[in-house]
Amino acid sequence: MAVTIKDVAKKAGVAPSTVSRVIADNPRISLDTKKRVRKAMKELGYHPNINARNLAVRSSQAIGVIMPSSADKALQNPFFPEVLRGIGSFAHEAEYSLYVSTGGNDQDVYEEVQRMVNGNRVDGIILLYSRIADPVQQFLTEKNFPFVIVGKPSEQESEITYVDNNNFKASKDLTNHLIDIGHQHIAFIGGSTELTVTVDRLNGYKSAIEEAGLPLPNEYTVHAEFLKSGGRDAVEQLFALDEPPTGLVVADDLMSLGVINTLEEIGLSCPEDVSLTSFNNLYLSEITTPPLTTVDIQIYQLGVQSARCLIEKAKNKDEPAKRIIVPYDIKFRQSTKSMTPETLR
Amino acid sequence: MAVTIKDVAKKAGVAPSTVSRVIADNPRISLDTKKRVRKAMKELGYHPNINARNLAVRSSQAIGVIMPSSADKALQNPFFPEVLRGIGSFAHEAEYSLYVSTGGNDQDVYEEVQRMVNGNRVDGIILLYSRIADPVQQFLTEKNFPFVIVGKPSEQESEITYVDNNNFKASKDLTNHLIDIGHQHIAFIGGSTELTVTVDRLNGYKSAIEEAGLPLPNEYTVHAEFLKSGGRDAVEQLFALDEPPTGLVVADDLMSLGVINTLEEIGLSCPEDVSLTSFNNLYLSEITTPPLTTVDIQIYQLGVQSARCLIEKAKNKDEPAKRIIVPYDIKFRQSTKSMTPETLR
DNA sequence: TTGAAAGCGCTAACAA
DNA sequence: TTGTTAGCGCTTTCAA
Repeated sequence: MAVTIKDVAKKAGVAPSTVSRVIADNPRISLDTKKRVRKAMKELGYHPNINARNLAVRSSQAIGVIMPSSADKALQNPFFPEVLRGIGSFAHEAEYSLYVSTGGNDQDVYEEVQRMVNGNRVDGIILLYSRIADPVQQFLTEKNFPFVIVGKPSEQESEITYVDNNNFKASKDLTNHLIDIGHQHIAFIGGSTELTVTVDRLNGYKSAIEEAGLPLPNEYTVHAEFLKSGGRDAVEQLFALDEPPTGLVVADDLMSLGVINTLEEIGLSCPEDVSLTSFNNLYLSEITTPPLTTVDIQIYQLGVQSARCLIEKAKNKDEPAKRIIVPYDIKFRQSTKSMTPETLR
Repeated sequence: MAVTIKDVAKKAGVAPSTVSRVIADNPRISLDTKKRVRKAMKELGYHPNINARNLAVRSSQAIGVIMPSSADKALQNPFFPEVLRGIGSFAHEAEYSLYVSTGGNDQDVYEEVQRMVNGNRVDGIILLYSRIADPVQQFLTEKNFPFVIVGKPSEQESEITYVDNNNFKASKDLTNHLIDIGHQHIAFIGGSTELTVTVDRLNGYKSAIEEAGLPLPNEYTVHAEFLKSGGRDAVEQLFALDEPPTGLVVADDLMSLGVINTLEEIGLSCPEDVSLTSFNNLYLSEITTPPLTTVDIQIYQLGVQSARCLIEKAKNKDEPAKRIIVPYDIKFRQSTKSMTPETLR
């Protein structure tokens, strides 16, 4: 059996409660006894039992992190380890631990959340995705359990704390950049329209196009779950149009990789034939050919901020709902190119 | 306060211990009472308090997963979410939860492990990396705490349970493939030599080269932490040699991406000028230009198996140390090309 | 400034 | 087959 608070108490010649107070660094314990107790702890190699502590204080000093169900192949996106790193960093500072759920399907995820919440395993939850009519979100709201979303909630926006970028504006900026450098035919390639992030980016794109009075045919909006066979077809169709785009706004760097590849296959090259702009500034966007012009959404910061908000909320249930918008920064690289006069139609 | 076992007991007209037994599905409780108790649980919305349970049984039904310190930029590698998915899948089946550590630096990681172990937060630990003289590994060994490594331990190989691929052989196969299709000058680009995985892959490469009696100058072995400025220089130097390689064995798909990019920059193309083989078969290796010939190491399976081993070990401390070798499978794609007669030097 | 004692919610002998 | 009871290790009133 491990060494307990009692053993320490005995060794230091005090009561268990005193030891407990020393652990909590209670100011009403004399420095003298504190020292004595700490010495005893050291000598015995004492470490508090978290479970006992949690039971007594009805909390767990742990936060749950929910990834999207891995039916979404999107899980292979380096976005996730990166937010996790941000979350972990802040959590570590605050001496919180991370509980992670990586459910196989939506049902698994839901069950995991239930286990976390009902079993008192965590003090709060961070959702790493946001989609419309999410049962998990509903459950958490009903239970009035502390949670924050990385992304934007699709409903009850003002009652839910969330950390997001201004995806609408970022997307608009990207599109305007393409317009500025002479592109008139710009298409959008995004992921599932169930995800609010896709919707925001799509709308930003549309807004810029409309304001510029450029064509916005339905065919210019493509939703490819994730690039591969399906996405490939979509891109091929896009460039088989009578008026194929010369500029592209793609919702994710990993997707962009697939798009560039598909372009090559059909004999088009980036940026010579088509300029591509993208999102996330994953590490890999610097090492692709060509390196991508992409929005740095500061994934790590998204993680840090969400952890901060959650912990605040977990410590104080009355903490009001907040919205944190992490600034973005467009990285201009070689996947975009001005339309030269002769290529202008 | 949440509803407890006592409330259920009262409602069902039984003793708390009976309720406890029903939860554990103890066979010596009559089906009748079981039904009654379960009904009461439903009606009251009862959920067991994990902390209380853990305290009583001195276990936690949770496993700790340790990522490398994120000083290693390698954390952005999709390898991690993917193993995590595998681990999570098995853990979920077995009703275990996942505790994840994503330390900022080595010290953080070490502290996290201590917290997990000493605080009884987890029943066992999975290390997602293996490097020489790792203090974490030492700590775990000394404590005789259940753990398994994804990768190969650098010492005490026979006393530690680990899940790995035959990286030596895979690397040898890759190299031999390049030799078979006519390459005579083959170089190796790998990550940190502190990592056992790098060492194995390097040795496999060397073995093939030596057996074939091909040149193996020191300059043909490059260790680039991760491709970027540093890695770029390394690659440039490699191809500035009097006898530059025409074949490449690269230790990771993400690195390969960087290598291909650097090649383009210096006016070489893959696979026309240099054939490239790689490791991991990340999703992205299918959507690069060109798609990569790479070893599918079955990341997901690595995760599943490690979780299985760990849980066995956690349940039974006397479980002997095991070694699980997950089979690999080389995916031949377009990054390799036979040397044509005229290019043969 | 410290100690005694009563829980936190659950499990597991031991009895019955 | 079920109930009684004593913990698991820690926190936290209430007293001193």
